[in-house]
Amino acid sequence: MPKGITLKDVARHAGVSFQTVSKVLRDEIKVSPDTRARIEAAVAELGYKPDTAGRSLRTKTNLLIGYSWKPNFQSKANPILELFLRSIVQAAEQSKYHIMLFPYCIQDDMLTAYRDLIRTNRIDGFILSDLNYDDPRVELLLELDFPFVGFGRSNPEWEFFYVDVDGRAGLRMATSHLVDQGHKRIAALAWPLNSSVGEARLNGYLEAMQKASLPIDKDWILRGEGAIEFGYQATNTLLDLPETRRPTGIVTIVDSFAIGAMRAVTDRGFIIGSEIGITGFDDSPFVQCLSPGLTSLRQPIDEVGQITIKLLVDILSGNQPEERQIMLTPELIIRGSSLGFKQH
Amino acid sequence: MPKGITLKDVARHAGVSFQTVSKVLRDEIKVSPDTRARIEAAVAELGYKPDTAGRSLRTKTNLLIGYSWKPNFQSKANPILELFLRSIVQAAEQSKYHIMLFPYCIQDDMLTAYRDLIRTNRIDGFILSDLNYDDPRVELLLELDFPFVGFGRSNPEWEFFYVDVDGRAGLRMATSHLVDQGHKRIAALAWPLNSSVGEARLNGYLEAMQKASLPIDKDWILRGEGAIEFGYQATNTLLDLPETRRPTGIVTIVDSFAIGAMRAVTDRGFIIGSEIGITGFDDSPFVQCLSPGLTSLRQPIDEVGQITIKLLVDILSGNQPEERQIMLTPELIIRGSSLGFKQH
DNA sequence: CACACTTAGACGAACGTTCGCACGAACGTT
DNA sequence: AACGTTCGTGCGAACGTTCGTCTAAGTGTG
Repeated sequence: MPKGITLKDVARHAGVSFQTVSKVLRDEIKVSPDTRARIEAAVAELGYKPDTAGRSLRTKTNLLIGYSWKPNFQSKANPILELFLRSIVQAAEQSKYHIMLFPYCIQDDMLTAYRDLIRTNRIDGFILSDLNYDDPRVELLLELDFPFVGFGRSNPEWEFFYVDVDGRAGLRMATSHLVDQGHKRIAALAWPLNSSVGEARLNGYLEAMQKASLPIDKDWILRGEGAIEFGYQATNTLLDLPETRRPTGIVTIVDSFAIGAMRAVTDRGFIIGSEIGITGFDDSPFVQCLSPGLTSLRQPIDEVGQITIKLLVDILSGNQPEERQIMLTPELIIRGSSLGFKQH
Repeated sequence: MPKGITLKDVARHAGVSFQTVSKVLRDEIKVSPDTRARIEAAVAELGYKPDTAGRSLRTKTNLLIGYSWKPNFQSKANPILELFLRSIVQAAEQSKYHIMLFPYCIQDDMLTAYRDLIRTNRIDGFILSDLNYDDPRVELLLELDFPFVGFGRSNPEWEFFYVDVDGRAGLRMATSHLVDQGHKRIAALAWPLNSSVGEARLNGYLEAMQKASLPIDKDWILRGEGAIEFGYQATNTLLDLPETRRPTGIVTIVDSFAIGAMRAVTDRGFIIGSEIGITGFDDSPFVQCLSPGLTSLRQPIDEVGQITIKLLVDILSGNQPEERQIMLTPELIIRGSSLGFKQH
């Protein structure tokens, strides 16, 4: 109940020096069973908890991990942020760490903010989301030799720890699934070229098409930013193709594109599923409520979070993990949007 | 570039004692223009930033704010979490504060976790989301006299600082809007009784009905937890009512209920808008992509975040703000789901 | 020119912890 | 019985900051 119980209070209670208490609590020295018992009793009775600032001052660590992510605008909310946050917070807690938020906006002085954070010993390590090619954060942290783990990949030549979901395998699964349903002409809605995540996913589509020996029309691969609107417009473009070249299946690298696609398909009088098959990516919380439900790839977010934290905590405690890159596989959740195809 | 620039380094550079540097930087004492200039030059040249731990050890404050929210499951993701997080992080940054995440799960030992956080001087204040009646967090923080600001309300007899969006006014607006469209029989999908947020919103519905002199059938008010499924089932229950008692309008206190409702309406062969009008709450990022788009109430989240932080920072710096409770009004975004009603 | 009075800045101490070394007692070994 | 070796603790110092007191000049007054 009383605030500010320190090592000295515990020590007085247990009849030893406060330094001894400190060492016993951290298992740094062996003491007689008797004194250990006395110390533990005193700790329990007084409810002692070590003060963060004092510890931090000596050890330069403060059990705080920064989480850097790129906040999105209203229209393209991150469907997995909440899940990921919960996952890393819980995992961190088990190792006595906490998570500090640190959004990444594109500003000139953003990197100095990161520098300051590191220099003032505020945090012990970083977790970075939404990585891109030539990501300045990665560059900076590598240069400063500051511990961090990425969720996602950046430049292949940069050596750093990351966990990623195999989007390539994911789109292979989605594409093959459409192939299995009987689709021959399959289009893909992708991100611009500078997105490493997007390129990996698109490659999965290419591989699956090749494996099925299906030709790919150049006009079937459309790239865009934004969200639903792009999916809508791009799909209209696809449906404008002459019937012999018009795709019957559309894989997308993000759910919002798929939602736009579904809407365009419906607006043009086609029937989702039986005439045009569609798949998404992320299995956003709301895609199961579309009708028909959207077939989508669910990322094992909880697992990603746990592994990310485990990697970082291992690094921080000095045990360099062996695996620097960990790849997890998404799960294809099949719903109506890709089922019931009837060939003509 | 070199790590660990301390006050002493700056002092040596400027030819004064390090304590003087500290005081000058904090404007605690007046010094000659010359020494001040020398100090500032040294700070700039060396790139000095005060160490958090050292400061924290003395002052017991560490410019860290805990954010406590209730993480949801996959199916009922919080549509405004990302917006709110971005808002509070940015606002906090301007006052040199950072945000630490602290999820609130219902566990026995949860409160001791909060206690420990406070006792070890980890954070200076709390921001609490997802408040309920008899919220144990509020009770604890009031008892410990620890600074916090709530986003939302709890028991009226508890005196504490909070910012809230006037859900009552919101549902008044939504209900009146349906009345304006010509609806006479309007139902409401609400949360269980223990939700203070939910009750406030429901009261807005009741008030608007009363103001329009419309009777309320007991069977029109349905309460449930969960998300889309409840909206779906509840709406089916409503549509099962005999035609003379069957509602033509449905207001809901959260978008996910509305989505379930839209689906049920469609499945039962009714037409959304012209036969059954529906409104949601939150204006979740995806509701504009439903067809028809869902009329919904948008909360001024960014403003909420800024005000919340401002309140807390003011409290922490010793200036008790005058207004303890601040209420903001949501905005009704009208889309197809509530338009085009044709009376019989 | 002696006096109090302001001013600029120095200085020791403290916050709560961890680290490294010292030291006495008990122990086993020759 | 004399001698290293462990074992169980104590103790001074340090981390970087802020706080309160103190001093040595400079400033005005009679």
